[in-house]
Amino acid sequence: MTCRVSYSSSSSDWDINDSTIPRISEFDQFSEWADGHCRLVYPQNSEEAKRHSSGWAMRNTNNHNVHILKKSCLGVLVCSQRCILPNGDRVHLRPAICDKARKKQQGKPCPNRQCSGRLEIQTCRGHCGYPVTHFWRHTEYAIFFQAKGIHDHPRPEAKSTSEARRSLGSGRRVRGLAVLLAREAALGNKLMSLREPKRHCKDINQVSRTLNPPPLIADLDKGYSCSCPPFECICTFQSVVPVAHQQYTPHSPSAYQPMNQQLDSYWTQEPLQAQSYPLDNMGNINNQYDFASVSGDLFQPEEIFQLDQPLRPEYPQQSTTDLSRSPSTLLDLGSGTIHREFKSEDYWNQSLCTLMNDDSNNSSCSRYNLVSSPDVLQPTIPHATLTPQTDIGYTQKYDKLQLENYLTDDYDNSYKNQNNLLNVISDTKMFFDNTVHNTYENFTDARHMYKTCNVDSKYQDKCVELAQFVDYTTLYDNKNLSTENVVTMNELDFRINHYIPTTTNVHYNTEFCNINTSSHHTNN
DNA sequence: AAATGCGGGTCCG
DNA sequence: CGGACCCGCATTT
Repeated sequence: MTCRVSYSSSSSDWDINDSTIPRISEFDQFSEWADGHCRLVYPQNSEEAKRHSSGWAMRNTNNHNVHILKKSCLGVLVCSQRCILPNGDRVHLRPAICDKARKKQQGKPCPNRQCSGRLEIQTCRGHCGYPVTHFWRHTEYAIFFQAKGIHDHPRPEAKSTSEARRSLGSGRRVRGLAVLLAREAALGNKLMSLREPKRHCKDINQVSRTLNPPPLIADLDKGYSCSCPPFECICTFQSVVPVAHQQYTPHSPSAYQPMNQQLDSYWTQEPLQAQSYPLDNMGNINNQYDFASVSGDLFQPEEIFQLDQPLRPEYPQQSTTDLSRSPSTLLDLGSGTIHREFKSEDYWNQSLCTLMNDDSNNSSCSRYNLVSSPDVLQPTIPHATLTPQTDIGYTQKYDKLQLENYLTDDYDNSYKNQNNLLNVISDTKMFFDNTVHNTYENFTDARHMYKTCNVDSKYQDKCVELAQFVDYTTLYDNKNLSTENVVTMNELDFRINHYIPTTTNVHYNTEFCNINTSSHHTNN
């Protein structure tokens, strides 16, 4: 089986393996978390591009082509018990690139000091069951980047953080680093790590975004046979998994943002109660508090608490490391509370206002309650009404007509715009995720959604596509659920679809797994 | 010590 | 043959 990439873009069409690549003078902004099948063009003086850096843990892969640097994703380091940090977050540390160092990481005790789990690698299988790959190619005029696959795992901690942790090994005990470590201790996500048997893929002619768990063909001890990532394949087993027992992993690239901050404890000043909270057999989270530990050979969880002073929130506070792209968390050693830094607040005010106001609508940030504290912003899926169902779940009610109206919009445009907005959406999600402590697995099930809505099967892809929006539903806090704060997804989606990024060199493509197709790209 | 890049080599489909 | 991956080596951080 070979995964084939078919490019949908017509302008500036190029492939990293082309013998000649067009000269492109319009450059993209560096994308630290490039995800999905995309191509980017960076200027030659881009330091990050020159370093071939990425937020993902990418290791060099020999493709026997000196002209193209290939890297493959190492996944993320998670707790073997998938223990749950305070608000449903999970451990997701950065795997070392160095094989030796990575081996040392594995098997280490979970940074959750109350968890008996061990750190293990959750491998990336986002490209037809294989790790997502990045390609870098330098030309006379630019640096070309191409990614293949969609990460099926949460983001690892920021590179800067793991570097900071490493530097602790030198014996330094720097408060700023402790802050970083505390922050990383809070990292995690709520996504299920699903292990489903492989099935073969069906050829499809357009993108199919499913919410089914990615097949794991790399499991050596399991006879998996299918590796269709959500964007690329439709696997036959989709229909045989009882909905009630499915634990969907959101496969929208936007669905794997770090849900890693512990805002609640800060904003509510709830005390921490260290504990380990594995999932129950329904995938629900026994959500309690704990976070105050980190991993690493050189810095044991207990050491955090040996610092002489509690770390109080000081806004804004910035460590010596670049945290601008990732929200930071401060650990108050006195109360055991995680405090979130809001360095990106200005960005949020700006970008969200831009997003929401980009059309002629009279919407404003205020309608989203986008003020100086992050306890706001509650968009919903199309005309969906959310009602608290359990402590961690909601029922969903949809207006079928409205939903189908949405779904009958032009597919291509919808998809294109959706991809163009991935960063915006994901950032938005990140923001939202900081405000709640509910799990959201139940809300990423687009298939369940369209089944619930009894939507025609021809709209299923689009329904699934909506998963990224459904994710927002989890951003509701039971306590804060109130209709006056609800912004319908129609509004948000309208704005999304009218938001045209200024950088246009991003080319997302459809991809599908192809049985009996041998259309290898050559690297030479 | 780890990250990074290179390249020889093997395995598999 | 292409892709994934292992390994050792050299250099850089």
